[in-house]
Amino acid sequence: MAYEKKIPVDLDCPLRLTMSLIESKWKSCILDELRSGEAMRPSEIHKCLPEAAPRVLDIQLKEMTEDGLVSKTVFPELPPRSEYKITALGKTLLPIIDAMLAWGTEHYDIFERKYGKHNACLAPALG
Amino acid sequence: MAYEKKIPVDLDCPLRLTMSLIESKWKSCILDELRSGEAMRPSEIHKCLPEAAPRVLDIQLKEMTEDGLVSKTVFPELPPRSEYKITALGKTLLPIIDAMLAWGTEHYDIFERKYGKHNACLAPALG
DNA sequence: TCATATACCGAAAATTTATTCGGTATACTG
DNA sequence: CAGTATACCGAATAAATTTTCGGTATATGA
Repeated sequence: MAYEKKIPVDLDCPLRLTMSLIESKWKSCILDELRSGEAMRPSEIHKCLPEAAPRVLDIQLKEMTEDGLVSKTVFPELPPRSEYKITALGKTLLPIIDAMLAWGTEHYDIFERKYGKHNACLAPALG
Repeated sequence: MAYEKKIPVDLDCPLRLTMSLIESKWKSCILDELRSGEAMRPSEIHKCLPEAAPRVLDIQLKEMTEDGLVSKTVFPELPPRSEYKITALGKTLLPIIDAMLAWGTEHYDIFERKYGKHNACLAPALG
């Protein structure tokens, strides 16, 4: 199956549950984009995350809708229009997203130095 | 390559950076196991996470060591002995692990009801 | 001697996830 | 009429991750 997970979320333990809801490549970024509570159309989200293939956003938005993290409104118009909004449940994840964003910002340079492109040839030599 | 990532971490944005350090299936659990600061041997870690294949723990501990989240001590003994400890850097991730653990605990029943095995046949019918 | 335990590694298989491509439908514009 | 834009879907491919299996080496104990 290319468009649907076999096991929706991981119920093995609470930590894995939370991780499984947001660990797919773009889900945390989508939550970050929707954080204000404003509704966004798929094409808008894609403009904010241009590196993500539209199909992936489709799939991940669908999963997040099923998981209750975002809500979807489809307008019966043509050409089609739909909107996604973060839900109350989704908002409860924002402190975690915030913490990860802050952590990444604070420690970015460590990893940039270690793995960044312009240091790629030096890193192994320097250990 | 079955034992090494092509791109060690994701430097696209701080949020993705943090996620990429912990999103592999068992990394967050490993950090949780090592949280006390006590050193643990690989076999001990495996006993605490029996569902993880030892080979995966190998690989993920190696990556986490390279990323600086844990440190490794190898004792020149036979049979071989080694120990892993969470580093100062790794400890700075614990508030995030804590938050995810707390979130998962708080919202576990929602997802258990929605996706849990004993409800698997009811879920689709009830929408 | 033979099985056990330890930590680790390589290769292959299985699984999951991401990406690309082509197609649906329809209103609007030139 | 032809082209554009919208949202979405299915299928095929690519890529990444996880799992399984077998092997290294050596001390210990039966």
